[in-house]
Amino acid sequence: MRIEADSATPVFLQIVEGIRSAIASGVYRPGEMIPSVRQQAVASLVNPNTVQRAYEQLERDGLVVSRMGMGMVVADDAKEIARREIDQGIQEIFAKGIAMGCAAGLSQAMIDKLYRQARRETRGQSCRKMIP
Amino acid sequence: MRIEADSATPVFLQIVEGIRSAIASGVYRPGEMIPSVRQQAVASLVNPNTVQRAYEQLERDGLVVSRMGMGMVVADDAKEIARREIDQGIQEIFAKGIAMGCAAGLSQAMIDKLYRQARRETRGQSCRKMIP
DNA sequence: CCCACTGTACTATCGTACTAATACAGTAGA
DNA sequence: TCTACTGTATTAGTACGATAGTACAGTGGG
Repeated sequence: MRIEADSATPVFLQIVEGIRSAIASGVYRPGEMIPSVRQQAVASLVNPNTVQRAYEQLERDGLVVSRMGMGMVVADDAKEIARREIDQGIQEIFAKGIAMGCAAGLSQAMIDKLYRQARRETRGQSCRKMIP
Repeated sequence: MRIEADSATPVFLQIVEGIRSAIASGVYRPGEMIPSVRQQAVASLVNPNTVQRAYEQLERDGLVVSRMGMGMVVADDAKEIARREIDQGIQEIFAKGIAMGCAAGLSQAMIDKLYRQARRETRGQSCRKMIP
């Protein structure tokens, strides 16, 4: 997982979103373990506490279950939960963009055009980019 | 302009975006004055320094020109600049949503569907909502 | 001129969010 | 049991947004 230290979104949230996406896309399957706090810390070049905070969030969301001394295991229904959260998150982001356009007096057609432009530019990168 | 103190976006940025939208939609026209730092402060129930910070940003963006002792006047080409900045901002927001969907393994069709859903929900509110 | 307005600058302070450092607690296997 | 791993808790440091107060500088009208 790629972490951008100078991003506007906090590191721990990048980790949350990264693992959530990995669960949604089937990289981590229910019953499997996600990397330990310290493993993920060295891999992401951040402090273990930052990873810990991300894992707390993931547990609150019901995506993983912590087993003291063992690790964090992906929950049974994690994939469905992840998909739902991601769908909702994307929809909220789109709503924000649409609201911004409305506030500036843009027509719905103009906003749709901006969406298509964004889609065209993203497609060229084959979805390789990480969540910013 | 409506300011949400408990929003995730800083107050000074809400002011920046609010005035930018007002310029883009023709509420403030080139040559006109925007509210003074102190007027805007009491209207938005915030500290004058916070407004000042927003106005500095607006001037850096070329939307307004400060006239010492007079006030802040909307620049001649402010409308075009505002429109361009807003277009770019919206496009980046959309790109972020699309990238998030790609990272989670969603198909382009599914992402498009989420966009249409967001559009449908926003339309019902007649664009009355403020930029969050 | 004088006063009331305008923008600008500076310091101090508070609260909050994020990250880091360290120490503590539980589990499994050699 | 000992060791090496796991998650958890506590504390501290840092950065940023916002507020407050004060002061300075320029403009225009009475």
